[in-house]
Amino acid sequence: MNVLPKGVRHVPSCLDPAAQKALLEDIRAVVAEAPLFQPVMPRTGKPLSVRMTNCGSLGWVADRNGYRYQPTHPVTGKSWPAMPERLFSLWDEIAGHDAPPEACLVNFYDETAKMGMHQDKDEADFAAPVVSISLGDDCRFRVGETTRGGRTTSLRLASGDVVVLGGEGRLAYHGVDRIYPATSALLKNGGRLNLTLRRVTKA
DNA sequence: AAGTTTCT
DNA sequence: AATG
Repeated sequence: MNVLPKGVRHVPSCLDPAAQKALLEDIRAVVAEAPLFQPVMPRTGKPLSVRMTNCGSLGWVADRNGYRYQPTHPVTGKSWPAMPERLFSLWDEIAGHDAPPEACLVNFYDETAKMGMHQDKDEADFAAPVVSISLGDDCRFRVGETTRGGRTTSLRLASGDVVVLGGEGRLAYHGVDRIYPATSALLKNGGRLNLTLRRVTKA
């Protein structure tokens, strides 16, 4: 039996199709104002396979200088677009944490994109959970423990699913093994959007 | 290694 | 190092 690590919660079909469409429209507006950019690995400059943008007061970026949160888009230099109201609402319903999210990282996966196993640890406070929302094509999501090399389990995530990494699961290693092309009609040109809500600073 | 490749 |  593949049981999820402690503190890792999968909420299948958390968003119904209407809610997914509404959220997608919000994200389209975000991307129109803050275009997807190509993150690269620190030091090596090797590009990640996902493209990304953010909304909220802070956004996560990756460039030759490292990983960090910053208030502006790395290409346009403008402030990130405001966090859509429905993301604050979703956080209130699901996170079990008083302070509101400060960052929403928007990752776009085309059919070839993957994400290696990693921890979300660039935040100053791990008390708040990480809330992850899937839109579009299915993916295989892998979750491990707080240390590399521990046991991992995988689950298939579909559009509208939400995953929460909180408590003991807050620093669980996780990644995306693969995208299952053409498994959702939500995104007309295919692919998968993942929205990650995080608190960055100490509340 | 938030990568890429490889194989018990 | 996992073994997706």
